[in-house]
Amino acid sequence: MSKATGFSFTVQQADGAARSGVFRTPHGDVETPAFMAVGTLATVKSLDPDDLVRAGAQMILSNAYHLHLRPGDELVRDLGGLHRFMGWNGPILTDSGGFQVFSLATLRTVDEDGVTFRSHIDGSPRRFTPETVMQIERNLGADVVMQFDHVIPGQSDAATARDASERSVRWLARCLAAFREIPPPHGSKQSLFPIVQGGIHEDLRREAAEAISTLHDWDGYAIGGLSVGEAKPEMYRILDVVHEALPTDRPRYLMGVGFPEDLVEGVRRGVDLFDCVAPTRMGRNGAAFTNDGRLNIKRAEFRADPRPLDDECDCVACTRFSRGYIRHLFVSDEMLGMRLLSLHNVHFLVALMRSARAAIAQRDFDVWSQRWLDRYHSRTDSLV
RNA sequence: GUGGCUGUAGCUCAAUUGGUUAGAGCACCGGACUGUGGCUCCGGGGGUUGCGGGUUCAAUUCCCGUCAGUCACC
Repeated sequence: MSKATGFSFTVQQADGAARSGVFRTPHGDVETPAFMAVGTLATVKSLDPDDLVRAGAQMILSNAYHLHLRPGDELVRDLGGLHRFMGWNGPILTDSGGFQVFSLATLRTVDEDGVTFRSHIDGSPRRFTPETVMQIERNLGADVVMQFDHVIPGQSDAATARDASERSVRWLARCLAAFREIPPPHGSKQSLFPIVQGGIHEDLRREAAEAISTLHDWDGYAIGGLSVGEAKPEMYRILDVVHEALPTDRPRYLMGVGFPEDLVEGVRRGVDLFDCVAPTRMGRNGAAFTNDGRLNIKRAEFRADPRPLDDECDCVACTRFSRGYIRHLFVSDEMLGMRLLSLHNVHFLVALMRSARAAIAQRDFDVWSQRWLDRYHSRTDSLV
């Protein structure tokens, strides 16, 4: 990989399909596999940058669609770019708005040239094309910028999936051209990542991976269109296929995933990077990840529980507060409750990936992951 | 003390001229949430209709008594 780009990836150890490595970016290195916390609106909800550092977060995510609508990508550019704007000096990745094509499906129309959204804030029409999205992401100034893609529901049939996947490849070519044409602000270096689509259809996934790989020698490859309604076995099956179809010497980023068990299953299938709103959204809604499964802190059984959320966790929430106290915060609708669970959950997923790296380094990933999954699921099963 | 009004789920209130198994919101108890709306959604437990009589095929509804709350006037 050319040093001039500012990006590189080195596989340090492989254990089956799982591997550990280092993803280098202009704003620092990321030890992989890694979990990236999501800060859609230039903030990982309820957490400040120091919290993220303490949680061990290496890289975070933000969103072009949302920041374009508010406060506006040009404002972010004028205030020094996303890193300075939100006070995070580590690596940042921006999603393109492609996911909003799926999540805000009732507010948009898709055509070959692009997508017209009705702003979820004020209803005004907002036009997104590969070219406008590249301009937005240049203005935001993240290290990694995602292509504009067409995301569809996970259970879509082959014809629908092919249509969206092939359009995403055409949009990728336009993104690449526009990305090359638009100079980055502040002399920063950015890398454009492509996204493999194709739904749950193996042939479409292979075709997409092939088309993308021949278009350019990318610094990394994203896998999109998963965890959007399809069953978990379908997602794992597609990961196996995509794993075979992508270059092994570049980071693979599984978008929007996920829950702890999905991270472990993903690493097993060669994924290096993950992102998900789960730790913070679950945290705001009262759920905590633990090594013994998910725990809903609002449950009455925790009312007088003096134990930490997870007695093996060394985050602030676990070293300092009881389940009973955190439950009280939730029942009383106190914001500290959401903050503590968000803190814990991000810490938990980051630590989980650290454990995975260690297991891979020991070439013990298979045993480690199976044992971890068994324990994680045992409590959940016993509750049913 | 006299007169009026009101007593229905933990709370605030519904329930056609007396008519199936007395409902809703909130609260409470569970669950869901995967490239973010803190939102939202889905289930569940809850009632001797203040109490005691009476009329009626049938009473939350009508009658009598009683208790409690509330307002007005002595």
